[in-house]
Amino acid sequence: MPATIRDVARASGVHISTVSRTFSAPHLVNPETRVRVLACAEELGYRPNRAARALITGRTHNIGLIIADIANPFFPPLIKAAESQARHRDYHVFVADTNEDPVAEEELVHAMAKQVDGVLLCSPRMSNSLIEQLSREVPLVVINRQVTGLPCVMMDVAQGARLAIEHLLDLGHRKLALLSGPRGSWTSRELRRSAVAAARSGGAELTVLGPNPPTETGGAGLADQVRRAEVTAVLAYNDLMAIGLIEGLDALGIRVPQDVSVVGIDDIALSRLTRPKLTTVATPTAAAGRTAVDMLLQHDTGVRARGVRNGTSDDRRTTAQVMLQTELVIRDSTAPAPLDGRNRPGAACTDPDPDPHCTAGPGHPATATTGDVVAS
Amino acid sequence: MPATIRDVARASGVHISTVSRTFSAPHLVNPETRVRVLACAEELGYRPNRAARALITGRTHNIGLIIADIANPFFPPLIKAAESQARHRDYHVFVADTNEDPVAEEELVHAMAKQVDGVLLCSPRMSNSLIEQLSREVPLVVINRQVTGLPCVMMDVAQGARLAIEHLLDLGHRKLALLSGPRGSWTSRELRRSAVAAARSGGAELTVLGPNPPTETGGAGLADQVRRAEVTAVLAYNDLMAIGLIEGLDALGIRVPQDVSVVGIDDIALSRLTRPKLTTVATPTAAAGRTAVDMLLQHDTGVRARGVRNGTSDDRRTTAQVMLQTELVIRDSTAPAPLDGRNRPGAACTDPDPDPHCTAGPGHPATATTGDVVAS
DNA sequence: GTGAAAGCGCTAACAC
DNA sequence: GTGTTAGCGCTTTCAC
Repeated sequence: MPATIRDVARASGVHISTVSRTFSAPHLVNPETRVRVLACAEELGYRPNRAARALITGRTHNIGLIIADIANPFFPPLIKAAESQARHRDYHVFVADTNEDPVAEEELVHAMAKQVDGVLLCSPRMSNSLIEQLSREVPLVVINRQVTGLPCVMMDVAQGARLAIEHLLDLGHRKLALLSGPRGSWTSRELRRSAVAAARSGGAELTVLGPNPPTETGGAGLADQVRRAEVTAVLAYNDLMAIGLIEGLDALGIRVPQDVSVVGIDDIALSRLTRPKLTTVATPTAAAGRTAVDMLLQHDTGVRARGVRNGTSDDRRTTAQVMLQTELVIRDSTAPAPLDGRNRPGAACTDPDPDPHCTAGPGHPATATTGDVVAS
Repeated sequence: MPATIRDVARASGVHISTVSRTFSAPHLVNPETRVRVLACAEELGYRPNRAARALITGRTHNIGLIIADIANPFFPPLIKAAESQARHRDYHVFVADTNEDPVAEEELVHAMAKQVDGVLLCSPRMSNSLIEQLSREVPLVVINRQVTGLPCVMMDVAQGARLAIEHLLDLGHRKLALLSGPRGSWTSRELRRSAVAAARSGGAELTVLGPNPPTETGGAGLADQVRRAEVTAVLAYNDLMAIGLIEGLDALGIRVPQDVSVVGIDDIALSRLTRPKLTTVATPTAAAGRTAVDMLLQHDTGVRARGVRNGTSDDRRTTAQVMLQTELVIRDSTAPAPLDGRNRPGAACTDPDPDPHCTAGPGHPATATTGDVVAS
């Protein structure tokens, strides 16, 4: 029903290619014809079909952003930053939410593949090998995960976890718990690795509880386990779980921070609103969104049509991997360890579920840069 | 670089149309050839190009969802519900966030137009006439707004406001304030109209403060104005503003609900987490998301290609307008009016800014149904 | 059951 | 500066 380029051509008495030029290269067309064409287009309500255009040019000027859970307040700052950065470069961002479901994740990549020039995969739950496979279908930038051979933007949660644990050690805590995140989460794995190491080297005992859904409910449901573990301090996979845990503990009559200290991760806006205000590891989410867009668009010349098939195109995009720094924000949910019996460490660190299926190798890659620098 | 249908045809020794059928109408192709084709496709990593397919079929199997502010916790339940409903009908949802910016809103509709089969416009800030114009480019369902001639899903905030005001009147409040929402918001206008009427008919005085950004910061910034207005109760445009206001009042030493009662709108998850827990008008956001998807897909036969141009297609989609019910949830942020001087009503209702540019006419349309029924 | 041919709406050489 | 021509990757009549 909408008017096509042909309708406009007919109405303004020119060839369709002139109409095309009027929109995609106005300077190449006589000012007089241009105004006539524009007038007819306006009249007919004509709009270039971006999908058809993309079929030829190979550029949609859209970016896909796939998110594990749009309801998690961790993501909006990242989304907004990505949108704003994309907008500056004349791109639009389409967001999709997978509900933490790896299958939906894969489907969405396929659904988006040909409607966007690239996809930012944020906190993916699928396997590394699948990610690599999908990256052959559409350019991918991976956020919150390390996949060798692909551009990645990571936040240094390992460093954050170390800072958090050290903070707790400083406060005299010796029996700690870590609430781990979802299975398949690279972040959760990094976190666990680093927290275990930091606790061990500080001579503290650390119990890992999980995996868990990264939600408030997930945290609240762990209150009883935390009590039975007889720990005096807890590091949670994210702020949402930390806040849920505090609620849950409250319901059991356990006070934070007097009885138990709690540290979150992310520094979402909400963490400043709850009582007590949450001590947490701030992750640079906005910077991550911006950086990911930059990395995607960096080498995106988009020349896909025509002669390129013959192979002269330099496909060698430098796959940078960026590690963004985190920092500890101390607020009111942590306090000196109480002086009761709980605080004598017993057994060594307990880690029931090492979740090996999600990373490429131990530790950080040699290629990783530190800081939020990326060529733009 | 990715394999095309032609590559697969060549590899499997059949014509491209056979490959096409293998994917879009498998039953029409000989099982033996089918497996061969499928094998080659797998081998080459072939995936049908959905954009090219859509160019012919007229169906993308995608839905666009345009949201005023993805960081507002009001939206995620709506988004999730829409996604889940879409998924059941084999559709994907692409979300975009406009940052409350009408210009971005329009741009996004254009950007999405040909990549989706329809757009859900949620809480639009643009003008009615522009919405109507855009609806000629792509099928539109409008959420949280009434636009004559277009399918709309609305929440009965007018009723909610009345319930809220009556609740406050019952508690003895006679000097009230309304924190209005953003300019251009249909909801804000409905809210104001209804609140003013309810206050007047209850013999109370109501001061309208605004327009305001619908955020926590927006609410916090109004604390001083609220104090100077010497009111004993406040109805806020949404929960975020209500929570912000409570924070702001707290900073001024004004206690909620002892000194001032506060009512929000939306019943976001957060409203149960703050202290005091928020009294609020619950809006059926998930139902709205589901309903909007249903309405969009209802008549979506998607036949746009080929013969349809000759005009026999019955384009007469019944444009239902659905009004969903709201309800008052009483928690801890409202209490009986304090017995001090403030509570004697003085002047009549004050409404400094009637914001006329956003609605079609006064009151609810005759066509509006009540309840969440919509033919599916 | 499969191939041939036309064409969705548009852009990009290449002539003139 | 404008028209001609050839497709982008795919689906869909229509023959055979």
